[in-house]
Amino acid sequence: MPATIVDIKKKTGLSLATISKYLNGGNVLPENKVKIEAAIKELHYEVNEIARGLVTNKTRTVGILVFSIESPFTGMILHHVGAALRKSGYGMLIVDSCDDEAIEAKNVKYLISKKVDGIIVLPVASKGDFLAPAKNAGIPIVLIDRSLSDIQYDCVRIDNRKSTYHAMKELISRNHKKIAIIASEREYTGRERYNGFMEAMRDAGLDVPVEYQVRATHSIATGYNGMKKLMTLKDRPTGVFMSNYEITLGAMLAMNEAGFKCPDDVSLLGFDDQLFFHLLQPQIYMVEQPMKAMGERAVELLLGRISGVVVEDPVEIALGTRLQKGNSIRTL
Amino acid sequence: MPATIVDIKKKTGLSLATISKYLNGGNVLPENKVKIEAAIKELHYEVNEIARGLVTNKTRTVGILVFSIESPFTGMILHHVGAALRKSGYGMLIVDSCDDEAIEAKNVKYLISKKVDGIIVLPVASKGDFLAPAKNAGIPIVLIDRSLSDIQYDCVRIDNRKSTYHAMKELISRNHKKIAIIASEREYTGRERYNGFMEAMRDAGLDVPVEYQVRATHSIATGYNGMKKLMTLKDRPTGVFMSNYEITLGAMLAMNEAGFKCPDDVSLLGFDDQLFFHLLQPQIYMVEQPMKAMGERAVELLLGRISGVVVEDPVEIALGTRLQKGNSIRTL
DNA sequence: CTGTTAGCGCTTTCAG
DNA sequence: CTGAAAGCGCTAACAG
Repeated sequence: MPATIVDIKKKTGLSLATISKYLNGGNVLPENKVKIEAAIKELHYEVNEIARGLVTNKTRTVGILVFSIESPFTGMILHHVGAALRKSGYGMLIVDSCDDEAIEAKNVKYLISKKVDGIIVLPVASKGDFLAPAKNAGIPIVLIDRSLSDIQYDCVRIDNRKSTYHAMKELISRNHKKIAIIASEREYTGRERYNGFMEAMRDAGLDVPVEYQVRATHSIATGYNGMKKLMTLKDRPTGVFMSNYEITLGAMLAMNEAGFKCPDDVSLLGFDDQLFFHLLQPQIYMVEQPMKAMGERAVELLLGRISGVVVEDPVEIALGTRLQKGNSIRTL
Repeated sequence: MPATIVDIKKKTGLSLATISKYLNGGNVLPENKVKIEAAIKELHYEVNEIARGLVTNKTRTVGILVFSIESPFTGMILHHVGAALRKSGYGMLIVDSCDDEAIEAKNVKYLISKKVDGIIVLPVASKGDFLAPAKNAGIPIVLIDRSLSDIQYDCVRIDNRKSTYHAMKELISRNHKKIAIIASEREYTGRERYNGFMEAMRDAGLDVPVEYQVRATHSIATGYNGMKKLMTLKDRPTGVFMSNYEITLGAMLAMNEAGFKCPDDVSLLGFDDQLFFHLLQPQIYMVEQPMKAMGERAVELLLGRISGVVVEDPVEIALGTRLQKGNSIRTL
C-alpha cells in the first residue's frame, strides 16, 4: 500500500492541513518542513493525484485526440505538444481515433469522464458536432492543423491555401501546363490545399481535367493508387502535386513501380517535409510546416483558456510555411 | 457544472446505490432503468472517473513510457497497444522520455502519482532502477522491445541476436568479407544486434577491425556520421549492417551525399522495415519486426498481471522476425 | 432489488 | 503558521 498523507501525519505529528500546505508550496516553519521532507523520503510518499483532482476539480492532464497516432506528422506534433505541456506540469492522455469518426466521438466522451482540463485535437471529422459534449462540459478545446467547417474553435494551423498557391509557382513558372493533383478530400487541409492548387491553376490560365484530380483519403493507398492511375493515362501529366506526407509516400512508390523517373518523366511537388525525403534522389520540392511552433502555440493558447487568462472569442492562428527546394521539377 | 450522480438521484428519486449499481452493470428494475437512462440523457451525465478511481483504487488507465514519441517505431507500437487497450476499456497516459534518462525517471513518478493500473515501457535506460518506485508501489510493468540488463521484468520483444545473425548470412553468403556495422550501443537492442553481428562474423571466420565498428546513439545522426566516416576510409567496407530505422535513414542519407551507390559501391542490410523504404531504389534488405503482435502480447500480459490472473515470475517473450528481401546486396 | 452509511486521499474554509 | 472538520463524487458493505 502506498503511503498517504495520513501516514506522514502520524510520522510527523502535524496536521493534514499543514502537510497539504507544504505539498502545495505554502509557507511552513522550517523545522516542520524538515520533518515532512524526511517522512516523505522515508515512506516513499507520492501525492495521489486522483484524490487531489477530486477536490480541486483539476487533473493537470490534457486530453489529446489524434486522427491517427501512427502518422509521423502526429508523432512530431505530439513531441512538441508534450514538451510544452510538461514544462507547465501537465500530462497528456492520448486517444487514437484510428481515422474513424465513430471512435473519435467515443473518445471525446472518454476524455470528459477522465476530467481532463482541456483538449487538443487533430480531428478526423470535418464537422464539429462530435466536440459538443466537451464544449458543453466547459472544457477548453484547441485544434491543431485542421479546422472544422461549421463551428469555430481555437485553431493553430498554417495557411494551406496560400502555401499551396505559392508553391505551385515552381511548377507553373517552369512551363508545366498539364499538372495533376492527388489530395485527400475528407479533411480540412486536403480541401484547402486543393483550393490553393485550383486557384493557382486558374490564375495561370491552366485547365485541370477531372482525370487529373485524384481526391480520396489521407493515406498511402491514395497516393499509390492515384499515381498509378495518372501514369496510365494516355495523356500523362508532366507535373503532380501531392497534398501530404502519406500521399507523397504512396505516389512515389507507385511511380517507381511503374518505371517512371522524376523529374525526367514527371515533376513532383509535395507537402509535409520529413527528413527521410532527403534520402531520395532527386530531392523533392516540399512545403514544410512549422511543427514546433504549432505545438507550442496550441499549448500556450489552451493553457491560457484553462487558466482563464484568454477569454476572447475563438481565434484561428495561421503560421507561415517554408518551401524546401529540391530538384524534382524539370523546366519544360 | 457537469451533472453528478446526486443530480440523477434527485431527478429519479432513487438512491445513490441503485444508480451506482446501474452504472456498473448491476441488475435494476426495468422501470428504474428507464428512469435512470432518461435522466442521464437529459442531464448529459458522464461518470466522473476521478471519483470512481479514488474509491476503487483503479483508474483503468495504463501509463506508457516511451523513449521517444517522435520515432515511427514508437508510433506503430502505440497504435497497436492503444487498440488492444481500448478493446478492454483501458486508456493510455503517454509520457515521452525524449531519449533522456532523467526525464524518464521523473516520468515514472508522475505515472505513479496518476495512479495508473500498470505501465508499459519502451525504455531509454538500460538498467532498471528507474522503475523501482513503480515496482515498490505494486504497479505491474511490461517492457516492449528492450529488456533491461539488471532486473528482469516482463518483456515482449524479438530475438535480436538471432535475427541479426540470420540476416547476416545474406551478406556473408555473397562473399562479402569487409563488413562494417553502425549500431546504437546505449540500449539493449543495439547491443544485442551488435552481438549477433559479431557472432555471425566470427563464425564465418571474418575479422571486424575497430574502424568498421561504429557504435553510438540510436539516432539519424549516428547513421549519418557513421556512414560518412566509413566512406572515407582508405579501405572501405563492401557491406554495412545498420542496426535500426533511424540509423538506416541517416546512413543512406550520407551515402547519397558522398556519391556512393548501393549496391555497386556498398551493399546494405538494415533493421526495422518501414513502408517507405520500398520507395528507395534499390530496395534494402531489412529485418522486419512483428509490431502488432508485440503490442498485443504486451497488453495481454499486462492486463493479466493487473487482474492477477498471471502470477508467475517475469517472462521474456521473444517473437519471430521476418527478413524482407531486396536488391541492396551485390554478389562479389 | 433498493436504501443507508461510511469512507477513498486530499484540499479548503475557518478558528485559533 | 497550524489544526479541526467538512466535503469533492463515487462505490461498497450491510440491512431491509
